[in-house]
Amino acid sequence: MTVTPLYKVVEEHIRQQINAGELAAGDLIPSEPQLAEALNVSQGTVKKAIENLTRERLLYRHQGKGTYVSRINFNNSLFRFFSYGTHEGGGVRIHKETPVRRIKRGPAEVCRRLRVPTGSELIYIERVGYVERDIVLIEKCWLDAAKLRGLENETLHIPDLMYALIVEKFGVPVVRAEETLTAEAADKRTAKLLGIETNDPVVVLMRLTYTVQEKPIEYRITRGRADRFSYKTEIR
Amino acid sequence: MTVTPLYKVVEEHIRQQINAGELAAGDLIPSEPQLAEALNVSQGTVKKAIENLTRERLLYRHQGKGTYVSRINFNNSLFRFFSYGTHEGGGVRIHKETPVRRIKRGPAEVCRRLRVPTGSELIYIERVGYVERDIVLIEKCWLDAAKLRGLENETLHIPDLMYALIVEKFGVPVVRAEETLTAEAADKRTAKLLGIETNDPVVVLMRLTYTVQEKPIEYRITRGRADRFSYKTEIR
DNA sequence: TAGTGGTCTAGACCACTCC
DNA sequence: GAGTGGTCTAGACCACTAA
Repeated sequence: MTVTPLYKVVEEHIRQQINAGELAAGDLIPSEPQLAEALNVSQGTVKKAIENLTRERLLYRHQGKGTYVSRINFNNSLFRFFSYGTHEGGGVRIHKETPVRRIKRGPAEVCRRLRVPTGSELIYIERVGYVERDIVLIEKCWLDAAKLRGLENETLHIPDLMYALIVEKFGVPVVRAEETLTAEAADKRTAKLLGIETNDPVVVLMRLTYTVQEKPIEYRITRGRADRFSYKTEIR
Repeated sequence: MTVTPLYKVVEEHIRQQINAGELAAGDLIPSEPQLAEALNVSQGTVKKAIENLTRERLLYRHQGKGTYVSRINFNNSLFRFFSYGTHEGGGVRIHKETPVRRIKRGPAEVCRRLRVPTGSELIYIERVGYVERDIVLIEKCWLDAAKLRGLENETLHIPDLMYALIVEKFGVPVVRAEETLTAEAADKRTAKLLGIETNDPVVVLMRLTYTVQEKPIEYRITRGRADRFSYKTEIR
């Protein structure tokens, strides 16, 4: 491919505006004719670019209204697959509480992942997740204190979906996240919290959350009862 | 949506030809102009339909050659994420051996999943997966004996990717598969085979493989060492 | 009613493959 | 050179939304 197709140029244009923060989640982007004129391409080319970004779920469209920048959708989290009893894959609401919250120096590994200097002070939060009355998961979150100063404050209520708070209260856009799933044997403390035996299997979910310009703002490790987890996919 | 868009009609047309077996994996489908004329729509509409199916990976295209029906791609299996040491997510070749192979009545649960009468005779296979010299997983496969009679024969070599054999030797097209991932504690026998301790965590992968017309042909349970497994995704 | 996206068409030109 | 898919354009008509 010696020459870049025009629709990719248009895609990049939109992508960069989002990544730079000029277009934020929920914003209305210019209409097809406007973009076509601004970038000096035909409307069909703009349509194709937007269609591609829509399939990537970076944008979404409403006929008669316009095209908007997507809010990140944590429904796609592997998280969702902590389910209850016989349910297969998600749909169950997990209620969360936040018993631990403080400023703490991050371990080297965490600082590295968050791309802050080793030994930096971070916000450390522990949360517990319930399905009805049962504890099904516990999570340890490390957050960039430079961007989220104040989140450590005990009087600030953290909703089940912490990202709502990060976006609305702190004005830090949450753009994407990476998740890695593994399993391990529960250590003593984890087992006790989850109400299982030491060495019973737990599912471990590591998440790195990014704001604009590829800056990580949160590193989180969730451990959940393996017997409450199942993840389903299709292969084609 | 009171009326179905034409491109969806075209999609359905192609989809049905594949599902009915008239178009098989690897086949060249008619060209855009041919389909356009046959279905009495414009070439652009055919293009859009094929583009959609291509994104679903049901078809793939080669400029200058044509459009082909995809072969199922087990590279998308969660399987791939049994990795070795520090590697993150796949790329490692797993070599398999087949120590157990016989005809056996299926348990009720298995027969139900394969949609055959309870107590039917099935082909039962046990396989062991190695990365280099280490055993990382073991799997139990139940196959529909009506379609795959002969696979139980000890003299027939089963390659690492069993589906190649099923398609080429038995002429049974493999269309898609569903996988469900969980974790559990290893029982005594599993632990011994995997070289871990009893109750160490294992990752469990259940797979249901389908041929044409939504007929399941294989039910498989793979158990692997949890410390050799990690699965990564992105959320947007 | 004006503006938006959704569908559909027709046709031009290009790049790749095969003979 | 003939046939394939890939890109790009221009324009028609429709359905939905908001004022």
